[in-house]
Amino acid sequence: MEDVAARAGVSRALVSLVMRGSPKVSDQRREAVLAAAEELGYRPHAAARSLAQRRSNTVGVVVNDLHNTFFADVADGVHEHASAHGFRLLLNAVWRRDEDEEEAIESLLEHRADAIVLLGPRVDEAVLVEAAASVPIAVVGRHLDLEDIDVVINDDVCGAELAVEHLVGLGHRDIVHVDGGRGAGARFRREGFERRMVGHGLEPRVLAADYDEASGVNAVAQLIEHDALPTAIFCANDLSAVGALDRLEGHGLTLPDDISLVGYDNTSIAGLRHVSLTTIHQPRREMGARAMQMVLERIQGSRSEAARDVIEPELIERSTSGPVPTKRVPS
Amino acid sequence: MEDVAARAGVSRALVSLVMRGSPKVSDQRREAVLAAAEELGYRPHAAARSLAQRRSNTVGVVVNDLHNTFFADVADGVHEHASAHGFRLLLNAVWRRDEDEEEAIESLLEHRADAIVLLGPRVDEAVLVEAAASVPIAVVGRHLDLEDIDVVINDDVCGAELAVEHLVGLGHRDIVHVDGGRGAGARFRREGFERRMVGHGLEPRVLAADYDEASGVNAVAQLIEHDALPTAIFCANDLSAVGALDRLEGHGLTLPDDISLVGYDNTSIAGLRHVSLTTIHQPRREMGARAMQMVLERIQGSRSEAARDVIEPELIERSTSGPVPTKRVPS
DNA sequence: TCATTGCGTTGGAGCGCTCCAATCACTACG
DNA sequence: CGTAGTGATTGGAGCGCTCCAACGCAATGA
Repeated sequence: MEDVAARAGVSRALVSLVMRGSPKVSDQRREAVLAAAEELGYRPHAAARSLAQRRSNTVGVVVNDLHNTFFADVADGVHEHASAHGFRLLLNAVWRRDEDEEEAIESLLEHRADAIVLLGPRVDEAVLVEAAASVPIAVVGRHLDLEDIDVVINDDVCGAELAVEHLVGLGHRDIVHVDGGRGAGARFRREGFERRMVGHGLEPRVLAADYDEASGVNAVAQLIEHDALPTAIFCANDLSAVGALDRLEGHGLTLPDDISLVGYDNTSIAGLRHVSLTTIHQPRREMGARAMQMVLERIQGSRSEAARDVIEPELIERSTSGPVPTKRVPS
Repeated sequence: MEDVAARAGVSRALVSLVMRGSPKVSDQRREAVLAAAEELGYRPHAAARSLAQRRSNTVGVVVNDLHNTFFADVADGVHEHASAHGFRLLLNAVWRRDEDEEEAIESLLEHRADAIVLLGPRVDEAVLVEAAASVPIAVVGRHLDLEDIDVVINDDVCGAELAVEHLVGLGHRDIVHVDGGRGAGARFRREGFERRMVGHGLEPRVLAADYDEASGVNAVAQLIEHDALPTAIFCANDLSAVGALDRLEGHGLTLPDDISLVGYDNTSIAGLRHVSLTTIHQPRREMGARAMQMVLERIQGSRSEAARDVIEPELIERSTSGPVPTKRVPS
């Protein structure tokens, strides 16, 4: 910087102003500085800048599972909104262990990120609360009710209700829910399912399972074994729905003629023609953008109470759901 | 830091040593410092550290497409190897435009990343060369031959040959390759296909396509239309294979009885039971780890010539490939 | 006894930048 | 003509840390 200043015949402070694009620099000097910087291959030093500026213009993002395209999409939204406001992202992907997540948060704090956005964190609430003491924090995809922590969630209850409504509208009355165990939001999806079924005077059958493919396979296998196949199945997520789909077809059933199937999340898999799963969509990018917006407000100090954004999901009708069969295929 | 030093009754320099885990500190002092730090909630300032230290202990990673689980896996490998060696990752996901990629690289340079690993970059070679002048650079998944740039690639030619060998071994002689257009490595996959087919004295039929689902659908549709279905299809990637699969089944064919299908990449989709695609696997995590290892060697100065690592792919046999049908189903 | 070694410790300079108050050049006004 | 006002420019302090040369102190050997 010193060199650039010398070469351009100005002071270091002026170079600093130019590099930050300040308006109060004469065009003449600005050009001289830019030219000198170019010739010398000068590149501002981000660490020095954030040290002097006492802010990093950086938002930390902790992604619980990079392989989950759901979070990749959300991260996408965060990124977009962040860069639109001049913030850079410090992405911290994490796998497996909770302690990795704690470590990731700690590291972001050491980097003095101006805010932290967590996608589907599993870490202990206490850790979040402690971190929130020193920096604005927003969480996506985990139902949390903590002071000082902003939250963006999907209305899982509503999503499940949409699924039930859709199926009931098609004439189904015997519907089984393959639940998501301890998975994020699974509890609420089950709740929504049960509530809506009862609301229609129907019996809510629920099968314990998990958020993976094998769960779907097992659940259906179990139904077949007990000769208890319903006319429609609502799986807690797309992955288990794909498992269910496989097992159903393996049993010789055709969808949606013999049985209907609805998933949750609208992952890219659901959209494959070969799968073409009716499912519940969450506006992922938008959720990311909202989370970013929340911490932005905190950074700018325009809000100090915790915010909680509940996003409305949407049903995407594809080809695994249809009218209830008039004559049941023997199972 | 000042405060911690005062509270522990030592100098700032000593606190610095403790925070960096230096061995040359008496246990007594160390404990006093750690206690003081704990009580005061002291957290070292990463930016200040890297400024003073003149190295960031950070490796920048530019992921071309976060949604591509392929790269997510590679990033995983990079991460693992990096943290095993005390490096942190600065992940920079990029979407769509080339200029985003340039910007990401520039930003990493400003952050003085100690090295940069690029996953499937599309950016102009000149940009890479220029960046390589100031920091070690490794590239994964792009066939590049530049001085000062390390490269990890999958042996696409070999992968394609594996596919051909597999199919020929099953008795197939009429095989069509649905190619990957301008996609990464597609040229080599086609090359491997052609070479091996010719080697077996067979005619290599190739259909121009791309790395997406629609391409696979279209390619097969075209074959059906011209009544030119082969006994086996080798798609340039899994996504187009899934498209092909859909269209084939839509045409009433059963796999692998009527026709065989092989993909490339072994993405998670290929592993779904409902898909169960025979495909070519690349050791993604390992590729990431290797790339990290390469820049590590550069950082440590133990190597100065460009390295080029060609990884051997592997065939994963699932249920879309089988013996050539004895009697062809009318198409 | 004194020089020697070596470990643990310390003060101070400096990393590259931004911020602030002060200064400067210049115009506008009474 | 002096003075206030305006906008561009500058020097210097300081951000929080690490590095280095130097120091204190006990143990060692002559």
